[in-house]
Amino acid sequence: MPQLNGGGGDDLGANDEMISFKDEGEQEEKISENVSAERDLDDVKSSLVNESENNSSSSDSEQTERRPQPRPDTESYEKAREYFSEALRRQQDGGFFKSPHYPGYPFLMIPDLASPYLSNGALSPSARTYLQMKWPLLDVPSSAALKDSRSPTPGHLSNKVPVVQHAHMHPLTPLITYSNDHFSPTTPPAHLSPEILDPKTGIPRTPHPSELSPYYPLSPGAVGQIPHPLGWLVPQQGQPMYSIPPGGFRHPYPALAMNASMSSLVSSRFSPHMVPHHPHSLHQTGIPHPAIVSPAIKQEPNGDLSPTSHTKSPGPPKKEEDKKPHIKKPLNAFMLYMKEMRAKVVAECTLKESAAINQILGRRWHSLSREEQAKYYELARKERQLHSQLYPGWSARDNYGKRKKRKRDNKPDSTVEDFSARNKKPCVQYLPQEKMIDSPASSHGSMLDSPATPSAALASPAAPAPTHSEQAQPLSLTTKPDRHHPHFSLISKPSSSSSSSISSSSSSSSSSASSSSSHPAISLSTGSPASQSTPPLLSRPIPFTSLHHSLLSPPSPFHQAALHSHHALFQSQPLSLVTKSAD
DNA sequence: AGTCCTTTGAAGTCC
DNA sequence: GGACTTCAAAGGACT
Repeated sequence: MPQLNGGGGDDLGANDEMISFKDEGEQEEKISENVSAERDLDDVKSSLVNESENNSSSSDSEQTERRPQPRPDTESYEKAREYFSEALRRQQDGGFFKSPHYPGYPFLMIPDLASPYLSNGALSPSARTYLQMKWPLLDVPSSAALKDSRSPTPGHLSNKVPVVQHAHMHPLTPLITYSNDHFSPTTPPAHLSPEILDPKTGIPRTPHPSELSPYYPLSPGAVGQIPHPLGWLVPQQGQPMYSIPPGGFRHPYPALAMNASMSSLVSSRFSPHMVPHHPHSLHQTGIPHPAIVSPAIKQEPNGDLSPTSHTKSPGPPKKEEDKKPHIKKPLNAFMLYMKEMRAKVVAECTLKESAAINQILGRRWHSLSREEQAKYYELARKERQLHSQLYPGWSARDNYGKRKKRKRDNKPDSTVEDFSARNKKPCVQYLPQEKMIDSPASSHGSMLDSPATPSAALASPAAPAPTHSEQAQPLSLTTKPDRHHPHFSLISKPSSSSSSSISSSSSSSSSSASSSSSHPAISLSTGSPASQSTPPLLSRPIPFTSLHHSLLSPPSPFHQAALHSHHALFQSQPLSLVTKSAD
């Protein structure tokens, strides 16, 4: 039986990734920054445990084995390789539009990372410096040795293959730990001062005018830290550019000469299919300029796009059937967060199933402090802003129906079967105690780590207006009661006595947030009238929907043992809720 | 191959 | 204006 003691870093399994980095001072620091990551180890452990319930022999040792630890001397080098190859991939992948989600991307902080290699294939001085700084013990090759064999060669870059999405097992995962520093207005890397000149073009990579770059200017002062995506718009080669999409969207920045690469870049994020591809545009170093992105876009599942696919058939452009390119919605704060953290979660546990991971992320999201969330809200806001500038005429409605209509017809009648059917899936037992156990602070009824200033946090410019009803009440509980989890409506009918307080919506949702409950989403069946009198501490609801699997599935003895071992605190948890049998 | 699952949030529609 | 719906990402699971 796997070790489940919640006692800190006792368990390896989930943590082996981290452990592997402990050799590298900085990584350790970064990692430790991410409190939630560590917290969720419990989760992960639970996941692993759960998964290993039927295969208890696996787990920790297996995990460790699964990830051979590079020898210390080569590890740094390997990471460096990964680092740059990832940088390159990101760039070609339109990384600069995606990367806002990765504020800490080291490669974004390298002045000339646009091409870490010189034309002769050697590392550029600053890249070299950076590497040496980052990994002092690393013998940074001055030659092209660092070039990752796996790094995209022009051939690769040609977008044949939609640039892989590196979301999972992001090589930099340990490096891109979300950190306040990345947003810290006070610590803009010196080398990224606004006056930075592009080493090659001599053109200043100016931070964007704020009106143009609502994007990731982030906080004031942090501007330079993350190059505005449109930074690449600065005419670097005198190319014109941003082709107007077939869809006829107006050029948002008429004044700017957007080079094709940028357009690709832009399109890669927002509308991969809108911009003509320039397959041959490679960076002078032979490395594709970040902006010269292959349109290699991730194919949409519905495949309704890619009229301009350059992938294979340079030939006849598909008929311009889709007059209207598919422009995706800008990501909201949570999506941005997910994007950033998914890889991490995946790395931490063996889970691959997105649905499960999303559950974890959903709860992590709620466990974020308001400040942390605010950062994502801010990013999201900027993303929306940029999106609207890029595609002024675009409306979310345009995408309606682009995706196969989902069947949300699960009306109450089919709920039971539905649920039981779904229950068949081995679902990770995300213990409800997740956050509270991990964070004592939240054990007081708030799921937010943010110790204080709820109101202040609400004031966060980025955060949605506190006027949300969710401010007072978990909105999600009320607005999507049974869309996804119709079963809740069954068990949560106002009178749900035994299972009690998991009630959907309004009635007890407030109690779920009540301070009387250790877990916001799990209100103890105390009947807690207090919940009604006590203003919810949460501005954001914990979707108890996320708990349904764990709560409704009968806990195995093993599971319960795990729970008990986790924290004494949890003993006060409504295990009874968990006992709701799905059968 | 297509859809579902699962999450939150934004934006749309409908009444 | 509230309730509801759709979509954004992700990838395994399912049909």
